[in-house]
Amino acid sequence: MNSLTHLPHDHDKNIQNVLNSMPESKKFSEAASLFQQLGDGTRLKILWFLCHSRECVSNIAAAVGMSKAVVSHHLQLLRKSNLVTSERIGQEIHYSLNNTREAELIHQAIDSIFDITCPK
Amino acid sequence: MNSLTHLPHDHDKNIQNVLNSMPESKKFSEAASLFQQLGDGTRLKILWFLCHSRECVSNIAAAVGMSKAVVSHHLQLLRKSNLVTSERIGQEIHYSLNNTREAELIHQAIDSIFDITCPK
DNA sequence: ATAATATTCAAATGATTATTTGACTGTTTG
DNA sequence: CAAACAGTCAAATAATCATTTGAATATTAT
Repeated sequence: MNSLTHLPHDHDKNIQNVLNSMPESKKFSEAASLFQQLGDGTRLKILWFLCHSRECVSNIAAAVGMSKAVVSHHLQLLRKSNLVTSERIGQEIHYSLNNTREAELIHQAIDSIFDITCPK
Repeated sequence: MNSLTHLPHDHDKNIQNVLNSMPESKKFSEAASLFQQLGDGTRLKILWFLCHSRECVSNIAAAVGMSKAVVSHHLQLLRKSNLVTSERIGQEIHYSLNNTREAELIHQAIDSIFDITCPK
């Protein structure tokens, strides 16, 4: 909660409530770093794929049409953001969407936006 | 729809359906550029603010604690992505969330993530 | 018209990030 | 143990992006 802030102009009678309910800057940074994972086309493609299948790196790379090194790199980023998890099975490492509330929200957001972008 | 693709390994019986329903790369780029707008902490803060109030640049700058030039710059980016609109009123320019399906989806996503990040 | 206010623009800088390449680690199979 | 396969890592390059600053534009008030 913030203390009373004074804005240069007075347009919105309810502005003080908005200012009071504004999260701290740190929260915005945290949330932004989550959304940032969706802000790259190749990573979004990988993430979309993992929303619909659990697969090894080679298969993901083949499915999205990118090199294994690039896919591996982006998978690390997604893993650091806790959006995906990995499990070694023999010589392969299988990746899947993480079972967290954040990952589920992202999953929903991706589904929603592709309903928009790709109307059937 | 894609034609038959062969993956190096065979893990998922349903994989062909997933591959067939995968959007084109262009769609991923478009969607990513939308999500990218949420990937910066300062821009997310501005966008959050505009989800809750319609205000002029000076007030937005004061509310989020940033310079007018920075806020103006980010507002241009948000406007180019069709997430916000602007209207001149006297010497001020008032910005608000755009009335589109994309903007509404983003609005929902922001609300959802802050329910997560900022549990009450 | 002049001054004051609100906003935008453009150039410069610094920071972050994606991609490529090849070498490296770990695992299974013969 | 050696060969083959799956994945990761690190260095280098290229590209993108945020921030700052001050000048420029547009509107209103005196």
